[in-house]
Amino acid sequence: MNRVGLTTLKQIAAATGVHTSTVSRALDPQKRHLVANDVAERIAHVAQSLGYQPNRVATSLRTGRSQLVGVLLPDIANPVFAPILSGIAEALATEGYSPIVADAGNESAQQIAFVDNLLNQRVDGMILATVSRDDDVVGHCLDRGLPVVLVNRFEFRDRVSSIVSDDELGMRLAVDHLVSNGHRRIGHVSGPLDTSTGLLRRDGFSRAMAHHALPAHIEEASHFTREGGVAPARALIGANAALTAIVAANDLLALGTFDAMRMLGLRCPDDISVVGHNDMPLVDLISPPLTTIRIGHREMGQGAARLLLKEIEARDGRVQHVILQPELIVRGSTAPWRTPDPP
Amino acid sequence: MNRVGLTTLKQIAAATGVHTSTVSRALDPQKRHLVANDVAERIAHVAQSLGYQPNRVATSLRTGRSQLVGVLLPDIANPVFAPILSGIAEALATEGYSPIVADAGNESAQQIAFVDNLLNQRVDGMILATVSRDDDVVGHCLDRGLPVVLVNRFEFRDRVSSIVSDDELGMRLAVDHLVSNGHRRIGHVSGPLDTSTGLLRRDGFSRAMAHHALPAHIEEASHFTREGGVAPARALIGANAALTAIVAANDLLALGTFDAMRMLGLRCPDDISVVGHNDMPLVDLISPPLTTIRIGHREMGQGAARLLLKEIEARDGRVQHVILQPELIVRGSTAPWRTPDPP
DNA sequence: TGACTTTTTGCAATCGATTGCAATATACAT
DNA sequence: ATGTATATTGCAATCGATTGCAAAAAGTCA
Repeated sequence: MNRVGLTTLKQIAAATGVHTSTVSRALDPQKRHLVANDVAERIAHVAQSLGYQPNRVATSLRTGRSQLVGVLLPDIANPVFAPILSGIAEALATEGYSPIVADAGNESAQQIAFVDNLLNQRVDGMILATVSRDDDVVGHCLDRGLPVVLVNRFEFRDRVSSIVSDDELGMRLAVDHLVSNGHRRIGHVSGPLDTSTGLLRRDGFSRAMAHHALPAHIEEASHFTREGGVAPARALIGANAALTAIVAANDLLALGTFDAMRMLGLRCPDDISVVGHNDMPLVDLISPPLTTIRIGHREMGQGAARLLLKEIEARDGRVQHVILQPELIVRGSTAPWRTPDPP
Repeated sequence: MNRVGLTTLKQIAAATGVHTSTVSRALDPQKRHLVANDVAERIAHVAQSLGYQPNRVATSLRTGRSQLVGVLLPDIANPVFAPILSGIAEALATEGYSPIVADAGNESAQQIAFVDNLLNQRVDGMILATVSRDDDVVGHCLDRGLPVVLVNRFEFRDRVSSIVSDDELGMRLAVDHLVSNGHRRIGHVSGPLDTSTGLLRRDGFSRAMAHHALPAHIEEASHFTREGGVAPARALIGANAALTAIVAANDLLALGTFDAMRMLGLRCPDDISVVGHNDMPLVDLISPPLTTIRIGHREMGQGAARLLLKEIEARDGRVQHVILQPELIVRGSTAPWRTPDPP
């Protein structure tokens, strides 16, 4: 049953007295020149007045292109994904594509189930924000000839394009900021090390500390969540290294660090300075306002969509890694370190 | 060109020596009984081993059902939509449906363009989080026979089902909380009055104040954003009504109210108590932690998806309005009102 | 064995748009 | 007028799954 009032090629053909193939050609800018000018104009006019819009499903079946892109997120509720998704949706829309969003969690098996589902919808490509290192989801897509782009995280193999923030630079900015404010004993609450962000930020932290010839104290969180940050932060603080600052691998972990400090009766930044990562919404409003590393998430989403569209068009499997420059945002959670015993 | 390795009915038919129609029936639980048992089993086995998954595009073209649902959001970046979208995606996934998300903004013309696009994708239904009062988007969908459900906001006509929070109750909770803490001079930063949330919350505020025989001071914000809250908050404070508390129509407006107070050198809750609405993520961490009205956004999204799926199945146009109970969350932005001159 | 059910299977059309190929029409040259 | 090139148009197959109808096969009963 045809949906109410939706015009088909056949109707236009009937109304103009030509064959559907002629109508199809007349309405396709690429093929319009194959049709006599007056006829094409007549067809365009009728199509216009009937409000004709091509049925994408039929087009998709015939051509194999659906104008749909799958977007796999590990957790929609995580505030960093909203601007990424927004950027993706925007960039896709300008090229006539639409995103199908899947909140696929962190388990590989479930992610693959979602990919298969999207594959059945015949999406033209996939944007993954989910990958952990050496993920099998990427291979799964690639095996099936599906273009893939990674966003926010990337894998340590050169199979597909990606767009991420310069995590190493971000950590250097954070550490340099603290060091230039007199901090020397600095700890790091790292993210899960099976994600590129977790690993690269940890490495970036270590290298930045080494550069200043300082020892790196590190504890790993199991998840990028506020709750996940509490235990490692407590561990760092309790390790009697007398830390004066903590760099967290993302803002949520920084919030968990605040929680841990509160439990231990420590104050920020008076006792310990804290730096986050991401500059997600509202962290400027919490108390104290969070010093953090700003990442252009929206631009990241746009870039991911553009990379994917390019690959969909060209299908040359050309791998490209875009790295965005992060920016240090200084707020109230960091303060200069006063010498232990003021005069 | 067929995507690498994707099995079709025809291949299974060839492999089992039967006609595609038989394969189709054997794999459809509804029709399996029309096929001899042994044959059906053989087919199922082959289908399994070839990893057959029906091409949704073909099914969609033939049956007119795409298993896709359009979701129209006014602003993905707004934190309240993340949990709503998450709930929608989850509830849809359990029934084999997927959401196509459109960040459609607030302009009716653009929203309609997105609807048309989704219509071309032959979505089975639409979830709108965008409606303003007496919106033409709803009519546009209805005219085309597309099932629609409204989420978070609703329209003042009884055309389609909706799921919203009890805005009036929410405001009553807020006002009662303030009054029971000794506040008498209470203002309201309302949302745009062309949205149901804006209007209903304003009315709820007025009624709750009237119930206590108190005068209602109200200023309207042009948008539900932090920036949009500043001007009306300043206006309220400047109106020399000596307000002791402000109820904002949502959390972002409450944050704008904080901004305005900061500009004016006022402190919260010492000088003025503030109540928000939504309990979006992180408002428990800002300074002072925001007293607000919690809404089950995730449940709201799930409910919307379920309402829509029901309508898609039944197509009886039965209109249903679900109203969720909000909850008062008391935090640090509200405090008892001390008499102006303490002893 | 023949008549009649019931079960199982295949045929072919269909959804709507696209496209290679062939057919017709028109223009141009000789 | 004839031939050749070019511009238009139509035909029919195709993408993959579904489904009404008819044909074939199997089962039942007298």
